[in-house]
Amino acid sequence: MARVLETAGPDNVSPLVKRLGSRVLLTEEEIAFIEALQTNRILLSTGEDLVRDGDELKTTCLLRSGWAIRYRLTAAGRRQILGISLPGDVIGLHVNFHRRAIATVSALTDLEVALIEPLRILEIYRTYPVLASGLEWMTVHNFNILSEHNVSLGARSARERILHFLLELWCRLIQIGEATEAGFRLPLTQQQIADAMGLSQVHTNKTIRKLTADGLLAFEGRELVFPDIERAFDVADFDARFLQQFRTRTPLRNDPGRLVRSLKRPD
Amino acid sequence: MARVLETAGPDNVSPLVKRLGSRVLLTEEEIAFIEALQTNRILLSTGEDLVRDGDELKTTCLLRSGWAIRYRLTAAGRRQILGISLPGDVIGLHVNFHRRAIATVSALTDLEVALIEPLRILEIYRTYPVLASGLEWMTVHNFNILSEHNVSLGARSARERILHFLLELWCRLIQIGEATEAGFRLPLTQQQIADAMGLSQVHTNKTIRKLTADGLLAFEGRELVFPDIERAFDVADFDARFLQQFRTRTPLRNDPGRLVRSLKRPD
DNA sequence: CGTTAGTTTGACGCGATTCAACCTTCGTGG
DNA sequence: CCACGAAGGTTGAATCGCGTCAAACTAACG
Repeated sequence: MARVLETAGPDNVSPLVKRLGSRVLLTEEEIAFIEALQTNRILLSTGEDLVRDGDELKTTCLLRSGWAIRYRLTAAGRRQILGISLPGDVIGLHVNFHRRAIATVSALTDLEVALIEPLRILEIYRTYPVLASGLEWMTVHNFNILSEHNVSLGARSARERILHFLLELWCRLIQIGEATEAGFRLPLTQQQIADAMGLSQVHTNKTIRKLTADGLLAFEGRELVFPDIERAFDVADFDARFLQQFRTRTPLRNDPGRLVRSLKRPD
Repeated sequence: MARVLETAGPDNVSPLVKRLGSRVLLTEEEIAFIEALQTNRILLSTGEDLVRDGDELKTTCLLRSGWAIRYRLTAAGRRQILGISLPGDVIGLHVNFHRRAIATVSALTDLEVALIEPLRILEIYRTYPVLASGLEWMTVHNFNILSEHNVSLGARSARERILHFLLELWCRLIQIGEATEAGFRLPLTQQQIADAMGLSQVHTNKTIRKLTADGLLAFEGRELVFPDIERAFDVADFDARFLQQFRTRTPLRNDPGRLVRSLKRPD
C-alpha cells in the first residue's frame, strides 16, 4: 500500500521545523537533528490508511505534505472525524506511552510521511530540551483544538460550527504557509465536513449554501475564500485567544528576525 | 475565596501516587518526591472557581479530593463542559507551554487542591524520567477521554451519550477507589450532565428516565448503579479498548503485587 | 461519451429544544 | 416543629433544527 520514497534529500526546510521554529528558537544543530529524523519516508495516495484503529503502533509518523483525517467508527456505523492533520503535524507522538491506535488515520490527499523510530522521540526528550518543549507545545495545541471541537459539537449551531471549522483550518494553513490572506484550497468533501461536524451531508450542504448566500463564504474556482472575514469570525464565535495560538511568536528571545538561535548563547 | 489548609500531613498515599503507581512502578524516593510536591494546599467550596477562562496561569493544580468541571461559555451564552476532573487529576500540567487558561475550572463538590510550582514540573521531567512518563501517560489518557467525548457529541444519540458518560465516570472512579462494583455517588445535577452532553436539561431528564425504565440505570438513594452492566456497555457502544485504559497495570515489571519498584534494580 | 463521485434540492418525520407549570427535597430560621 | 424558600427534578405541549429518503444535477476522468 505505501511505497518507500527513494529520493530523500530535503530541498527545503521541513514543515516541522517551520512549526517548531515559530514557537522556539532553534540552533542549527537542532534543525539538523530534526531533518535527519525524516530520512525514512513513504508516500500514500488519497484514500489509503496510514494507521488503522486498533493497530499496534510501532513508529511515530510525521506528515511532510498533504492532509489526513483521524476518525473513529461507532457501532451504529457512523463516522466521527476527530481532526484534520496538516503538514508538520505529528501522528503518534506518544507511542512510547500508548501502543494501540484509538483512531484510523486516512489520507485525504496524496501524502508524504516520515517514519520516526519511537526511540528517537525519547532521544529528543533526553538530549534536546528546546525541541522537547516545542513538541510539548504541539501536544497542548492539539489538545486545545480538540477542546474547541468539543465546544462546537456540543454548544454551537450547524452554521457556527461549520464556519468555525473552516476558519480554524484557514488559520492553521496560514501558519504553515499553505493559505493566503484570501483563502485556501479545500480538499474535503461535504460528506467529510459533515462527519467532522456531527451533521448529515444534506444538512451540511444546505448550511454551506446559506453561508455563501449570506456572504460569509465563497468559492472562487477551487479556492475557499471569506468575503467578510471580520463578520465571519464574529458569526462563528471564533475566540481571539484561540486564534492567537496560531500566530508566530519567538518566546525564548525577543528577536523576531531570526529563526536560528545562536550556538554561542545556548538555552 | 480559597482558604489555606493548615494541616498538611499526608495521612495516606495521595491519589496521584495511586494513579501513577497503577501505570509505572515507583521507587520510594519518587513517591516521597510526589508527596512533597503537595505541601502547599488550599480548600475550595462547591461552586468556587479554581481557574477562570482567560486567567494567566501561574501554578499547576493537583486535585487531591473532590470533583471539578472544566467548561467554556459560548458567545450565545451556552456552557460546554469539556470534562470532569477527579481526585489525582492534574490541572494545568503544561503551564510552562501555555500560560493562559482556555477554560474555567469550577468546584463541583468541596475540593482539596495542592498548588505546584511550574518549576517543580520541569524538575520532574529533568530528574525523574519514570514519573515524567507517568505524567505523559496521563496526558495521553486525557486526550483519549476528550476524543471519546468528541465521538459521543458528534456521532451518538442522547441515550448512548449519557450512558457512555456515566460508565466512563464509573470506570475512572473505580480506578481511584471511589466507586464500587455496584456503582457510585453522582454529585452532578441534570443541568450539568446536559451541559457536558450538549443536550438540554429537559431532554437529559427524559432520557435518564427512559434509561432507568429500561433497566440500564437505577438510583439507590444517592447511589447510581448499573443493574445490567453488560447490556449497559453494549447499549452505550462502550469500547473495550477504551475501558482497558482504566485498568491497573504494572508495565515495567511483571510483578502485580508491588506498587514500589526496588531501589536495587532501577529502570 | 459513459461512468463515477460529489453536490443540490424538495418532502417528510423525528429527535431535541423551548416554554411553562408543577412537584420533591432539603436546609434554614422563626 | 413547622413554614418557607431555593434548588433541582418531572412532565406535557408546541416548535424547530436536523436527519432521512429520494431524485436530479454537475464535474471529473478515462
